[in-house]
Amino acid sequence: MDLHFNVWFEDDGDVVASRWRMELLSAVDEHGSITAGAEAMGVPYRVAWKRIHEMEDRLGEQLIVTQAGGADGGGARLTTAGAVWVDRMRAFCERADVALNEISRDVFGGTTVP
Amino acid sequence: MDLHFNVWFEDDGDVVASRWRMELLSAVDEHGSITAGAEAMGVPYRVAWKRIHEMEDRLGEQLIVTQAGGADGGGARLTTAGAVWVDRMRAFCERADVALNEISRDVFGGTTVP
DNA sequence: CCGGCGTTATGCTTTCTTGTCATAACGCTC
DNA sequence: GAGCGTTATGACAAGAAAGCATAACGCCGG
Repeated sequence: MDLHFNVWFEDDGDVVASRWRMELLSAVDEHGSITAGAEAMGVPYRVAWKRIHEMEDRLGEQLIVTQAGGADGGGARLTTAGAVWVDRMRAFCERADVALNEISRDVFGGTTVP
Repeated sequence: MDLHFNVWFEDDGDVVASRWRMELLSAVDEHGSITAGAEAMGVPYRVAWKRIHEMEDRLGEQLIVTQAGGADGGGARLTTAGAVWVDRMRAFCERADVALNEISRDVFGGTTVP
């Protein structure tokens, strides 16, 4: 039995940023395109695109710059604002992971639960 | 913008226990019936019933004892096993809440985010 | 003894979200 | 201008959630 957690920010009930979404953004930037990033995350392009635009709409700022067409067909990169979000969420999640695992050991005993 | 989190246990991809589910169990016990507990949690009876039985199936142990009929119509209470789960998850979540909020202040600065 | 009450338990249908498929448009290269 | 890999978006399907309906339970008061 495995312990999992998710952390997210809500604005008036709408999810604005979450652990998974930040990993998606990171994957997009790392692979250079939404297509490749989505595949790396195991979700179809359509879903990745929807999530990212949802975030941009709700945050009111652009997170990625995209280009359709061009020498390599096109691609997508993080904006500065997007990179800031990704960096902060990564830092947050790394520390949260450590903290929660420690609490889990404390409360539930071992790594697995009864 | 508010920070939220969820913690859950998975067994082979199936959610076995989560923060919300434990709050549901707690509400059922507190109000004495699935009906009242579900209403307190803002979900229809049908959903509450499904989730609880899902958990019991996956955990392989009974979490609540129910009674249909009787002086007061019937009701539901936590079993000892159910109470243990609720207590542990509550302890876990309380400590997690403190830890995550501290990390959030640390990483994002104030209580709200850019 | 029997109908009434509030509960559990469960099937069926409708609604809504989420995932999937298909297609247009872009801009460079050959 | 055809071909390519990409973004962008509409239309549809699948699945989950919600809502509705109904049976059964066990005590009570008449």
